[in-house]
This record gives sequence, C-alpha cells and structure tokens, in this order.
Amino acid sequence: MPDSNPKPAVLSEFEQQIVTLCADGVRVAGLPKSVGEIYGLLYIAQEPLALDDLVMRLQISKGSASQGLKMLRTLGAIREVDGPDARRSYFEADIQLKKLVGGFIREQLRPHLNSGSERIKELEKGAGEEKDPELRALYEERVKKLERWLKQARLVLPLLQRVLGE
Amino acid sequence: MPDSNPKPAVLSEFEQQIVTLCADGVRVAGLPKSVGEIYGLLYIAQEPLALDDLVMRLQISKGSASQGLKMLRTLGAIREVDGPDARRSYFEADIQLKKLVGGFIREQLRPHLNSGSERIKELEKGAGEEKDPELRALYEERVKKLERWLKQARLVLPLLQRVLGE
DNA sequence: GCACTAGTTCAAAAAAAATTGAACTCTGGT
DNA sequence: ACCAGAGTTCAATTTTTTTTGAACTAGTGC
Repeated sequence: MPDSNPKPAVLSEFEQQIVTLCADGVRVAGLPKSVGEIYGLLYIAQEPLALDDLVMRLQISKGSASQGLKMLRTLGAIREVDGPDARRSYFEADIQLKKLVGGFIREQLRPHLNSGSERIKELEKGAGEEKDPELRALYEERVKKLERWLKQARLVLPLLQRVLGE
Repeated sequence: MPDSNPKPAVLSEFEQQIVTLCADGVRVAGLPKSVGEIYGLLYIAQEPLALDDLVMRLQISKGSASQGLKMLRTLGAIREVDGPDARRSYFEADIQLKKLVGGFIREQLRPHLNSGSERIKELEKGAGEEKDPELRALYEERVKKLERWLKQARLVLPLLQRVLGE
C-alpha cells in the first residue's frame, strides 16, 4: 500500500538549513555532526521519526543513526514515543534548552570536573614533595589556584541551569 | 658558557602532570592539545619562557609552538614580557580564570552566535514561505524557539563573566 | 652587505575522530 | 523452530584536525 503520509527521501531547503544549523551548533559543544543533524531533523519534524526515517532522509548509515540516537537519548535531548508501527522506536526532540544544557553538563562536563578533582589531589601531594622551598611555594600556590578554578566551575554550572530555567 | 639557570630538557613528574591536566582541560574547550601543554608549562614555570624553551621541554615542533603561542595570545591567556635575552619574546601565563573564559567567549563563542543570528534570520523567511498553513505554523514556532535560545545564550555569557569576576 | 638567529608560514604527514557497512542479536509472528 | 525485520556493534575506511619540518621573512650586529 502507498504511504498515506509520504516522507520524501530528500530534505526541503528549509529542513536542510535547520539540520545544518544544528549540526554546526553541536560541533561547538564537541559532538559529531551527525548527532546535530539527527537532532535538527527531529526538531523540525511534525511527527516522531524512526531510525529508518533518519537514515533515508539524512542519507547517513544505520550505524551512525543508531549511535547518534543513543547519544541524544543519554543527553536527554530526545525521547522515545509511540508511533504508527509498534515494532519500531520513534523519537521526538525535547525542545527545552534547559534540558539540553543539563544533559550536556551531566554527561560531558561533570565527568571531566570529577577526574580533574582527583588529579588535583595528586598534584597537591606532588607539590609538597618539591625540595626547593621557593619552588614548592610556587607549586602549592598554583595548585591552590587550580582548585579554586574547579570550585568556580562547580558553582557556575548549577547557576547556569537555573538561569535557563525557562 | 654554561647556563646559570639550567632548564632540563625533560619535565619533572609534577610539571608533566600539570601540563597533561591543562592539555586535557583545553580539549574540553575544543582546542588542540599542544595549546594546553604550552599553557600548562607557562602556568607552572617560575620565570617567563621563550619559544625555544617550549620546543625543547615539551618536545614539540617550532611550528606548533609558534601557532600555539599565537592562539594563546589572541585568547589573552598569556602575555609577552621581557626576559634575559632581548632578542627573544618571553611569555608568562595569565592566571585569572576570568580572562581565560572571557577570551574564549570572545574568540570562539561569540562568532558562532553571530553567524547563528544571521542564519536564523534567513530561516524566518524560509518558514514564512511554506505553503501548508499547519506546517508553516510549526516552522514559525520552531524558528522562534531558536531565536529565544540564542537570546538566552547572549544573556548568559556576560553573566558568566561577572560571576567569575574573582 | 652578509651572516646569524628568532619566529612565521604552509604544504605534506601523522594522528584522531567520525562514519560506514556487514555481521550480529533480539523480538514477534506464523 | 524458523523467518523477517529493527536495531546494535565494531573493525575497516574515510574525513577532519593537528603536527611537523623545511623554506621563508625579518631584525641585529659586525
């Protein structure tokens, strides 16, 4: 039977522009282009899309689509919803900036801050072991400065989320 | 004559840890590893260093060192200062987080926001040209949402800088 | 003007990251 | 139990980014 709600294999110019804008946008955050393209298409779509829709319309491989969807799900940028075919998983974009930023902070930034904390703890020890007193003073001061930076970062992130609280 | 203030060609373990920490740190911001290494060594150094010091101690090429220093200078993360040899340029790290973040916002983030603005203006036109009224309404709403996101970003950045105002 | 050295530039090479696609797993229907 | 199709995985490939190094420019002292 012919599809009653046809989805052309290529994107309209408008859709293409949105997709490209999102692709460039996520690149700033250090995520792969395909992830942004997927988000962009879901963002502008009227109805939820399944993996195969993304593969066809964005002309990307099943592998990319699968990995991209996985990443977007862990970021909380998209959610799974019911769709016409019960066998498939359909997705729609979450369009709350708060959530997008929150997911990014939680998944990408926090882990780095945490590993940073541990490494700075090591550095404290290392600085204390320096023999030359003058050098040791410098090292200790610099390590303290790093600690303060990390503290500021931890302070700023929740604040950021509050400001974006819609 | 022997150097009265010898700089060993290799880094101490402590220095190495700082350098690696900084390298990983700037990677989060999407900058090349070598840029972080250079900043890290300047950050922990007792006295200003010249390009050749960086080449020797970090074991990177002159090209990398030159490009890395250039980038750090435009970011305002380091500054040129006088040193023992008047023929050379010496650098030291600026250790104010405010400045580092400020430079990053100015050089890396703002340009993206500006090109984003222009592209969204195009999208507004594109959305209005959609024939199907239902689809047009969706497109216009989504484009408006994007505009709001951009506005939020513009709002948050100066705020961020204020919070980091030492 | 010439030699010497500091620093820059940029095409080529190397390294890192993203994407592909074929083989696989899992689920549901018959 | 088998088949068909949705989705995942991951080694190989492609693309992008970073680094190198040799040629070059520019400034200084003789």
